Amino acid sequence: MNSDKSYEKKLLEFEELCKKQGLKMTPQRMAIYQAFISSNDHPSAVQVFERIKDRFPTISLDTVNRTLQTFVEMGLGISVEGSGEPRRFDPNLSKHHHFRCLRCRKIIDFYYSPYDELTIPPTLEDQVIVLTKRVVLEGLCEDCKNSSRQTLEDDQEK
Amino acid sequence: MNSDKSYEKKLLEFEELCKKQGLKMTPQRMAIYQAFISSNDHPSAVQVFERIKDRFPTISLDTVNRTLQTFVEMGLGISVEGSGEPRRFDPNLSKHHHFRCLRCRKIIDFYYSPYDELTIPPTLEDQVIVLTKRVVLEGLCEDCKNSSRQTLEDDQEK
DNA sequence: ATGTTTGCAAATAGTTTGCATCCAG
DNA sequence: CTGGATGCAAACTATTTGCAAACAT
Repeated sequence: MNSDKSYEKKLLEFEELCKKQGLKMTPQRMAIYQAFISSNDHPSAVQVFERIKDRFPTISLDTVNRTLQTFVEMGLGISVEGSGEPRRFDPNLSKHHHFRCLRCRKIIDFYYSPYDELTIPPTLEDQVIVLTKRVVLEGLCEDCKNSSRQTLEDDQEK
Repeated sequence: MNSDKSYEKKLLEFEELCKKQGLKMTPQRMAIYQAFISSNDHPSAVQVFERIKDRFPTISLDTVNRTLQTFVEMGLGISVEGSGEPRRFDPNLSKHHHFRCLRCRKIIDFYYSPYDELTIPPTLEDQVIVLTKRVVLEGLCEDCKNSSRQTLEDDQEK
């Protein structure tokens, strides 16, 4: 999709998007964005911070944290595992998959045989050892979808 | 599979398994196991702790934490999202999936169109709103599988 | 008896919040 | 100028570690 946009073009689009969303363009924000899109290792806030602070010694980890969150809200990145949330455990040992509510964090088990029969991509299978595979669906659970119709950020009713 | 074993039978099997693995049967361990297998909400250690401490006021959260980890190692439960690990971010906006190394925590992006076309289970689709779907493969990455052939726990070489 | 397990305390780590200052628009 | 952004400090949460006491075997 847009993964092969040139670096320069991405920076320009970033500036535009900030403007469009009423967000200010600060040197910190730009530095974080540059470090972020140059990462292919799914960095944590701390890792982004480490990469920036040589060039930008005054930057604080908070700013990096807040800015990365802002990027996710802007649609410039996604949040992947780990989630930053407490570890949770599941005593269900049978083959199953999870739906996770993005608002209330509830996890719903479900069973769906088509998901059990997923093949491992051949190119990956040559490189690594796959021990577990599961499908994770995320969204709004029954309660949360009924308790509000707004988007996740637009959460003033609850 | 074994999800419909009776409660009593599970407790007996638990005692056997502990014995077989040389683990002692303590009241705490049994109480935690009971609370654990009675949970269908993918509890965190704190949640299990809350459920136990009425009946078992002297139990400590550490014990719950350690014991749940032991259960995962024994194969009596799995660790699900959240992972307890720091939040990580991904600037890759194109459709892709993740392989995650259980040892070094590295996440590898991969592209595999069969995974992109997964259908949502109809029963689930009636209940919830699905916003994202992804396949998570976990195992050992190229480096880690080469650096040792033992199981994950049996890690003395590295 | 002996070695694991537990409970406590402290250390560590990540994240969030409040607030005064700063700066982009 | 003004509101959003930043940096710092503190609060908070989750987790881990060290160690002495307790207990299962």
